[in-house]
Amino acid sequence: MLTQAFLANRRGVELSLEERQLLESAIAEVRNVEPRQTLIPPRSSIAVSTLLLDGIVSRFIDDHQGLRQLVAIHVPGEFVDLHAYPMLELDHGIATLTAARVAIVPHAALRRILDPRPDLTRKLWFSTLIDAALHRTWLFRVGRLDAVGRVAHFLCEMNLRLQAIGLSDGQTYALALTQADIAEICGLTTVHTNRVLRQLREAGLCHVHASLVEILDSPGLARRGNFDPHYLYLNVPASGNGTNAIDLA
Amino acid sequence: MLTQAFLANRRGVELSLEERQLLESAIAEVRNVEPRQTLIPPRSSIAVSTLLLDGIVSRFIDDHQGLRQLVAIHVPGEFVDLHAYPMLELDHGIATLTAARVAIVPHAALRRILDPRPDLTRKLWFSTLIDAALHRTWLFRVGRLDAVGRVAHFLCEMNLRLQAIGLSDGQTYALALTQADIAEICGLTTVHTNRVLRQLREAGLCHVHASLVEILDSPGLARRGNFDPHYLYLNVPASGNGTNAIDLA
DNA sequence: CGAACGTTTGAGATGACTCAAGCGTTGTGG
DNA sequence: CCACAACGCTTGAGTCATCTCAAACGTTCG
Repeated sequence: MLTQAFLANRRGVELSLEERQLLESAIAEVRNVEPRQTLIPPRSSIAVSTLLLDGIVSRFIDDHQGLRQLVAIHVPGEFVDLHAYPMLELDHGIATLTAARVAIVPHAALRRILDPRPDLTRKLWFSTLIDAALHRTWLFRVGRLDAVGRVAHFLCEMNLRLQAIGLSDGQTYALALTQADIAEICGLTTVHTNRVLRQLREAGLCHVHASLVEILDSPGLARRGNFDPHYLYLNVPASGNGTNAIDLA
Repeated sequence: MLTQAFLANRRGVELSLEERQLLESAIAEVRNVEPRQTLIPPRSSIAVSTLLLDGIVSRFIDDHQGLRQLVAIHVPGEFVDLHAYPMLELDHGIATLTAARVAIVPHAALRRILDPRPDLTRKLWFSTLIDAALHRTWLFRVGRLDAVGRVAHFLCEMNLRLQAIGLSDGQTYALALTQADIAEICGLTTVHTNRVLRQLREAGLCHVHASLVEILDSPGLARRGNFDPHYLYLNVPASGNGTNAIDLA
């Protein structure tokens, strides 16, 4: 089922089987995309949204010298640009980081299934607001944390997000990103990101090597990154492995 | 009319008179709030949302040492925490910066008027997504701009947002924020914010004194802050005064 | 084998921070 | 009406985190 991972494990919204089938009926096409492709250039108006089935996709804003800030990344099961449905036009660009598989959902079809269903509408609305919550936390991250904290925080976030869809066991996960990608996420330079990863390794907190992330000290990493999983709106947010580190402060 | 400024001048969404009346019918109460009050503490679940009628309100995330990052600020006419309607629970806190007047809208009433009206629902959805677009741009700001650029960018944003509701003439506006507030917005320290404001003054770009902002060189300020107003989704985004500075890069 | 790409390391520059003190304004109570 | 406390703004000196520029190294893939 293509929508299986959509809103999986999210607090307070449970999609019924019927709602999932309805959503799937709105899918016009499934498409494979190469890594490092721009799916939607900045400022474009589009009539479809894409549900990410596999791979990692980024949303970005470039400055006028081409320096890029990633403002979000998406993992499988997430609606990448559902924002465009009410907004008609996007203020940012969307690009694949890895190879990806996406389901195309035309807004007309979305409208057809959502108009008679306020409950389902509210659930999709909710899913776009999770993105907003992520934005806020990313803002906190780059605004208030130092370089080591930012990377630590990001690695904690990815661990939980991937765990929610079965792509992390809570300790180890494949993060198909380069150090340059992490730099664009955390508002750092590539060089400094490399040094930060070494510091995390030497501190015994985690080990990142060739896109494999191994978390050695989960509570320590969470503490270093000031990480509080509440904003992810996951069920059982800090599932037993001690990632709920904030409360001891 | 209490909802007069709501979604004023926003591209693509025009509220009909009837829709405004319907919205007003959902208002349970109008309340005055003192400056520097916490309206909603972080992580609380609430059953009402608040439409801001007057004043400035912030949304914030604190780290575990109490350092605060503002993740949004709201000007009159905006729905401060409509996010809580689909989300049930907020991941951040809300506090007044200035004295404020707010209209309280219970979620039950909102549900009653929105359920039969997919179009109006989509417009409110849109209004929460503007917040998300702001978040993204703030993320770009703190992630990719230097201190002077961040403050310049912020002052450009406030100029346009206040202009859209008639609180700026495009050159001069009252910004009832302290330098400490601006610091918490831009991810800087108070001391450095002070120095940055002096630099902007000495560069002849703008003059900030006792919460009065006077923009002396609008295109220059926009250029320095890498400011592109597209993300505000305003009609006539760069209204004739040369704020559309990005294209010359 | 060589090109392309990602990672690693070094040395030096600099932007922003910290700590500290002084100044100006406002509001309040003696 | 003055004195003083509270608050916000301003400035200085020294430190530190991160950036810039540069080069080398390892891997993958054609």
